[in-house]
Amino acid sequence: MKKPRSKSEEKRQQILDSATLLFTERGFADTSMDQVAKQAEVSKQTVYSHFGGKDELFTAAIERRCVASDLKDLEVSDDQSARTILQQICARFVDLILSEDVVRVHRVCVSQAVAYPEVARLFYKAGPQQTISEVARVLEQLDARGDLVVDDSRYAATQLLLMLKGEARMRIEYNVEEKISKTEIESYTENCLDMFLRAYSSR
Amino acid sequence: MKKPRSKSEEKRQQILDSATLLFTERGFADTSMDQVAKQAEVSKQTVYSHFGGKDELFTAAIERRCVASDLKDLEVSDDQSARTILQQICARFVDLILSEDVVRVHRVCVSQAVAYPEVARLFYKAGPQQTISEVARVLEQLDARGDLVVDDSRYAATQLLLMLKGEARMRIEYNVEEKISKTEIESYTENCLDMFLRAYSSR
DNA sequence: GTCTATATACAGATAGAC
DNA sequence: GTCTATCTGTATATAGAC
Repeated sequence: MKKPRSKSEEKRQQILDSATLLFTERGFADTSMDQVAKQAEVSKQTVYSHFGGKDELFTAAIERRCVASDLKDLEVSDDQSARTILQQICARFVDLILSEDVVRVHRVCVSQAVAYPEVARLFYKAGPQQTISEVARVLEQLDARGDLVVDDSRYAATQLLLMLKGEARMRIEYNVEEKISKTEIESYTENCLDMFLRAYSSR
Repeated sequence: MKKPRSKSEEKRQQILDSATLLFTERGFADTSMDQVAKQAEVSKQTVYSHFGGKDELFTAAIERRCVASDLKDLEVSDDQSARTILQQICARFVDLILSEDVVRVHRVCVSQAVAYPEVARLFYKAGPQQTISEVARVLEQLDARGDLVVDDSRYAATQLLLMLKGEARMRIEYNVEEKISKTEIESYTENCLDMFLRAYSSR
């Protein structure tokens, strides 16, 4: 079982890849074991011998996507202004949450939150919660540097990140046809950061 | 078909009530027509004769819940400060979005956003979009009154409302066991409003 | 381990009596 | 209109050959 570069391990990966794709694209109930087997170019029995059943396959497939986002190890370099640093964070975060991929994982986790609480919780901890902690740490450093006045860094981070979702993210989540344009998104993002800096630049 | 206070109309309502309950509680796929019929104390055939099939029943059941929230017709009375007015709005909004009921409808709409875009869009327009417009109108009045300086009222309303969701709402959505306490929620809400007022009180 | 073929259950939807 | 009984497809899961 321990990384046998065998055919078996290869098929296991194929199955996992296919399952992740299908579950996130079509949802849990609308994905059948037959479809997974076909997509992985493997027989159904092989799927069952690798994973015990649909439940375990689903858990394994989604857990892989519950890894910490690329918004990690944020550095606060001394030669950059608070605005510049936060601008970069905002841009990266907005990119992240507007990606179809991330929305799909979010969607399937939320929709199965009652049936598979472990999966949804995993996503929450690896995603939103982790990101809030990271940004909070940055805000603390900017506070220590005297650029900002932040009493509760966790509150402030939560506020900034949630704001940034904007109507754009909601429309993707609800699959609304009329999407927000790229320039509009940039305008809103900038507006959020301005607003945030006004609120926390001093007292 | 027009409001026949008949047995038929009564059963129709029972079916609709049962469907709404089951679809929002267990999701679309995990709700069967048999369950709906049983819950409504009606035969399955009756369900099919009233609504054509599962699709139509789902649409009808969820559309009923896509009505404008109680956050409507917000009044700006002259003898109340901007803070007081917004405090009331914030409290009502937080109550709304933290209710299990609202989260359940949100969840099923998001999870079926690809299969039933009309339903998800309906929820979006009646819920989030409507609320943003309402709050934006209030902010414009407060701007006109000179209490706030708001350039883009829609942006500002979106920011305020999204912020208020906080970790509390996320934890309900993802069904995370460790919920945020009531006092913590109030503390965060107050913090949001303070922050919002600092950002928009003047330039 | 991997395949084809099959068992079993239950879903959505319909037929026909009353 | 409403019911009981049924059709038909397809899902998860398993049996048994190679």
